[in-house]
Order: sequence, then C-alpha cells, then structure tokens
Amino acid sequence: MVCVRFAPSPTGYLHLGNARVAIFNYLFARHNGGKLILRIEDTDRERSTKEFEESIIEDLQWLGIDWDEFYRQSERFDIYREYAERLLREGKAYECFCTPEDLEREREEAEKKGIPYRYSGRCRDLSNEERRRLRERGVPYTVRLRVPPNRDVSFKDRLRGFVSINTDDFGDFIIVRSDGSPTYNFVVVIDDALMGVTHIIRGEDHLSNTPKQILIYEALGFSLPEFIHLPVILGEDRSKLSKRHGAVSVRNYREEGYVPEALFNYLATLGWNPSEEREIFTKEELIRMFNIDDISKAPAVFNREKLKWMSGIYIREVLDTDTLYRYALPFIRNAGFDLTDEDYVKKVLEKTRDSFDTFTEMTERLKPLLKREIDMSEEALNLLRTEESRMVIETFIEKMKEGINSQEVKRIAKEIQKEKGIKPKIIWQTLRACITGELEGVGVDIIADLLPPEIWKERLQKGLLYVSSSK
RNA sequence: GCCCCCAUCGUCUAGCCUGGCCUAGGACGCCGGCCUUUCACGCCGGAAACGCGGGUUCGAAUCCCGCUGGGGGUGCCA
Repeated sequence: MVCVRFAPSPTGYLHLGNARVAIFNYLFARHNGGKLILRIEDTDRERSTKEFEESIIEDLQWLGIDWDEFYRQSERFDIYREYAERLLREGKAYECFCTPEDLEREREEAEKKGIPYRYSGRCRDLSNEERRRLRERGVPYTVRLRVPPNRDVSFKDRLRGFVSINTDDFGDFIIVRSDGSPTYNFVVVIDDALMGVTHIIRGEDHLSNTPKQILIYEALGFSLPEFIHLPVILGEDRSKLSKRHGAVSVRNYREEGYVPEALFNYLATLGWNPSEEREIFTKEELIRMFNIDDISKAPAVFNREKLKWMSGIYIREVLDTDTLYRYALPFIRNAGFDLTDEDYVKKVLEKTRDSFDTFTEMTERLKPLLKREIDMSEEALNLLRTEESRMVIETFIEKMKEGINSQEVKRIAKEIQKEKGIKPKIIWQTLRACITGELEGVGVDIIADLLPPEIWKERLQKGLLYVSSSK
C-alpha cells in the first residue's frame, strides 16, 4: 500500500512551496488509495514553536487537506537515541569532539584555498581509549556517520532518473548534536522506515540530502523507498520564493481572502497539468487525474495575478451561495458592517459576486450595500455640487414611489432624460455618487434591487444636503 | 568555487517518451474592439516562445553531443 508523508518543520507559517508539496503528497496518496502521514519535524528545539505547529495544521485543513496519521518528532527522541547508540556500537558512527569553532576554522581554511569543504575526519580514528577519556572529561561531542570515502551513491529519482553523488562531496556528517538531539537527515530516515513510507515526495532542495540518507538506510539495514523530488517554486526574480518576495505563506492568502479551493487548484496545477485545456478542477477531479510522472522538472515561477484570477473564478462561477456566504462572513464581520441579515447578505453576494476576486476586495466593493452610513469620496462630492445633479436628485425623489428596483431606476432615469434633457451618463453617475459615495462600483440598477428603499431615500435626501450646502 | 538538477510566449503550461498531423495549442497578464450609466464581469480579436551551435534523419520543438543560461545544495536548519 502506498504511504506518503508531509513533514513540515514548525519554524514559520506554512510556506506556499511546502503547501504545494503537501498537495502533491495528498493527491498521490488519495489517487492511489494510500495513506498520508503528517509529521511535525521539530527536532530543532531552538526554532520550532507550538504556535507555528498549530498554524500549519490549521492552514492545511483550510486548504482541504486531511491526513491519516500524525506524529511529532520531539516525542520520538528515545527511538532515535536507540538507533544512534546502535550505530555507535557497531562502529558505523563515531563521537566527534571537535567544537563548532574548530569546524568553523576548517571551513574558512577550505574557503581560502578554494577547495570544497568537508569534515577533516580528525575524530574519526580516535582510539576507544581516547574517546572514553574525552567523554569522561565531559567534553561535548556530536555523533557522525562513518561515510565511505569516494563512493558514488546513486539512486533513482522518479522524475529525474538516476542521480549520482560522490560521498567526498559531503564526508562524515553529524547525526546527533552535542546537546543530544538528532539531526534531520538521521531522524527522517528512521521515521520514514518505521512508519512504512513507500514514496518520499519532497522539494528538490532535499535532493542533495538523499545520498546521506541512503547511507543511513544502509547502515540501519532498512529498505529504500522511492524518491520523488519536486522542483521548487520561484519568485518573480527567479530565485527561491522567500519572504522578501512578499506574501509567501498560506496564511497571507487566507487573511487576504483568497478562496482556499482556488489556492489548492492553483498550487496543484503549478508545474503539473492533466494535459487538458481546462484549468479549473475540483479536488476530486484532481485526485482522479493526478499523475506524479507528469510533474514538470523545471522550477515554476509563482504568479500572484493568476492565483487572484483563479480565486475570482471560484467566487463568481464555482462556489455555491452557502459556501460563498460562509467564506465571506468572517470578512464581513471584520469590516464592521451593520446590514448583515443573512438572507440579505446572501442576496447581495449572489448579485455582486461578479465584481471581486478576493474577500478583502469584496468588503471594499460592498460597503455601500452593507454599511448604513457611507463615506463620500472627493470625486463624488464634486459631481454632486453641480446644478444638473441637484435637478437629477430632486426629480428622482419626486418620481420615486414606495419601492425601488432596477426597472424603476431605469424608468425614472429615462423620464428625467426626456423631461430635463440631461445626459444619461450624468444621471447615472449622480445616482451612483449619491447612493454609494463613489464613482465606480457595483451597478446602480443592481443596488436598486438590493438596497432597501428607505436607505435609498435617506441617501438621496442626504445627497441634496451636499448640493445645497455647496451653494 | 565545487556538487547536483533543469531549459517551449513576460509567467504557468500542451506537444517531446512513441520524430512528419506544429504556419507550436490553451491560460494569466498586456493591447484593441463589443456589451454597458462607470469600474468590473462576459464576449470577440491581437502582439508574444521551441536559448545557441553542432550532429542523426528525407524530415527535429521532439533523438544525441557541446555551449550558454537558470535553479537547488554546499550547517551541530529542515
């Protein structure tokens, strides 16, 4: 049975690149009827926090990803220690008493000479006697894996074919830190093996870690899983997507009011597509069509514009009214609107969903419909100060009966045009300025169908105030 | 520097494996037009790419080699 895992380290919010890795793991697992493990890689106690762990879990759920098993590496240190001791006992690893300063010096020297740095192996051949003495003296030590020199470790990557890296490129590497905590390369192998992970789907940034891990698989006698290294996501400047590119965490887009399904859809089809001209797919369709062998090998540049477009497509074409309402609600609450009766808001959303791509855009767009008191923009006020505008508003109030709707507005507008000879554009812009306080936004006729007549009257009256006060 | 990976419009990609159907298709963005009370939405149209050089072949975006370019890694981070 297929078993994959997503293994974030809780040192920040869920990054878009990691979210995409999670999505591909999820799609692969579900497509193959396998299972997905979520594993929190918090071996680095310095940088890992519970808050980030929680935020990652929340954001994964928000994206619509679910998993079958959950682990936290910080709770498995006993297991790792046992395996480290075994390697030590078997002579496959050794204690290294070099200090970080020693290593730093070695690194600098290598750099100066222009040769690639690799651990000198100073502690590699210490006698058991020397090791014991140093340990007893309380000299802190790390544990290093004994790596065979000059060996080409080659492995098969499902996307790239055979990849070969020479052990001389990295040398004996640390598997247990001097504080006793195990390192990433070590624990990841133990966990993947023990948890029965069959396919390791991860970012390309781990490609060069793979030979190290293979050496650990061998030392521990575990059998190898299949490796699939996904290309990374790049920023507009073609460097790895990072904070300096602006919004790069799922949280950013969630807070900005992007539709989660759209982010899922966008990320899933960034670097992969099912050879169709369509680009909007439900999660179920993506699961059904997913084929990991079709993932592009080249890194992909993240394009916020396209994501925004896709979010808009979900808002205006994909989401049903209830879902739209559910997604919009927190943003509406947050904006402090007062016209928030559920049926009314739903009606508003249905009529206006064509005009925004995200829910923060929505709050801007819907101000005149959801707020009782509106602010008047400078441009709107300027327009209202004209004599024509005064005439439009006065006549409109006269002609407006009890109710108001799109038919009525159009009828009245036409009458004013005929009777007073005012250009339609002026009529409509005046109404818009009066009703919304802006010169652009949702169609005035649509607003007439939605906004209660008393508010219409209220705002028209108020508009008159602006007119007269300017005289 | 060294190691590894990659290469179709500005960007995401289809086509490549199994050469001819490719005068290279779609999407975002951009430009123009239509619709329209404005913006938007929608519709129609347009500009825009096989990195370069060698092979192989009757024929190459598709296969091979080199170059160039891009990316990732080079931690007691993951």
